[in-house]
Amino acid sequence: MKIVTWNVNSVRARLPHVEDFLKDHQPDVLLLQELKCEKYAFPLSLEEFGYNCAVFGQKTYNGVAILSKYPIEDVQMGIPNFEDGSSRYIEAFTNGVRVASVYVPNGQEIDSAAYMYKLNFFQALYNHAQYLLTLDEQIVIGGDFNVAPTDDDVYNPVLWKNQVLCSTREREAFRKIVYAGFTDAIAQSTQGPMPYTWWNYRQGAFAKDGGLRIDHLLLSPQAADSLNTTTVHRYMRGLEKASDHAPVEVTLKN
DNA sequence: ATGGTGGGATCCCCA
Repeated sequence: MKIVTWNVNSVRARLPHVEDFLKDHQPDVLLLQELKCEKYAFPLSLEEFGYNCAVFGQKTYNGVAILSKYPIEDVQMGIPNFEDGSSRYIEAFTNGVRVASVYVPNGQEIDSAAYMYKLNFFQALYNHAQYLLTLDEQIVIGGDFNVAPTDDDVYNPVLWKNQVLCSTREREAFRKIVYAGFTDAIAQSTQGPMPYTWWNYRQGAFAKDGGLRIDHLLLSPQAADSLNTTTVHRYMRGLEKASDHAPVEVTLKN
């Protein structure tokens, strides 16, 4: 089973790339973030590619979706017990796996209100992740976590030291979910240098491979037992009119 | 310290 997470930075602006990706790679499940549109504006032409779509959108900002070749059941929008005016979390059960698409707040600047919101969001995600583990299911939480877990996930750790995406409290918040029992699929299956998943639009960051690994796929123990391969589709970042994030893939044996 | 690139909105915000 092939599951991919991708921050598309506007699903309408990226529609040709999303369609090409579905055609070329045939994922069973595609987890999208940053739709930047309401549900009514979501391009349901994607259903013509053979995908069921569960959409949690909003105007202009955020927005997450789950696309699956299989029936989508038990849809949950928003993190339970967390008041959030933004559409940043959707979860559902499909083809024997519970999947979630999450768009963690960016945080803007250390100690800003946005940063506190990010930490609160992480706490809520951690609480829910602990609940999910009690289900004893194959679970894959994929998304843009807006955290580079270690300096190995950053092209220039000195430049990024204590900057948002790399600060200690964010890294602790991410690591807490891992220590609760989720496996970072890319880290687990990578020997040697870590692949980056996001490259800033500015200053030709992609051309000089100035990236960070901030998009992740977290696996419950039952999913981790089935971990087969992972891939970062970095060529997508090099296309004309690319998202600033590359699609990140995991395949499970079954 | 400034401003740089892109998307979507609106006369600027967020990343």
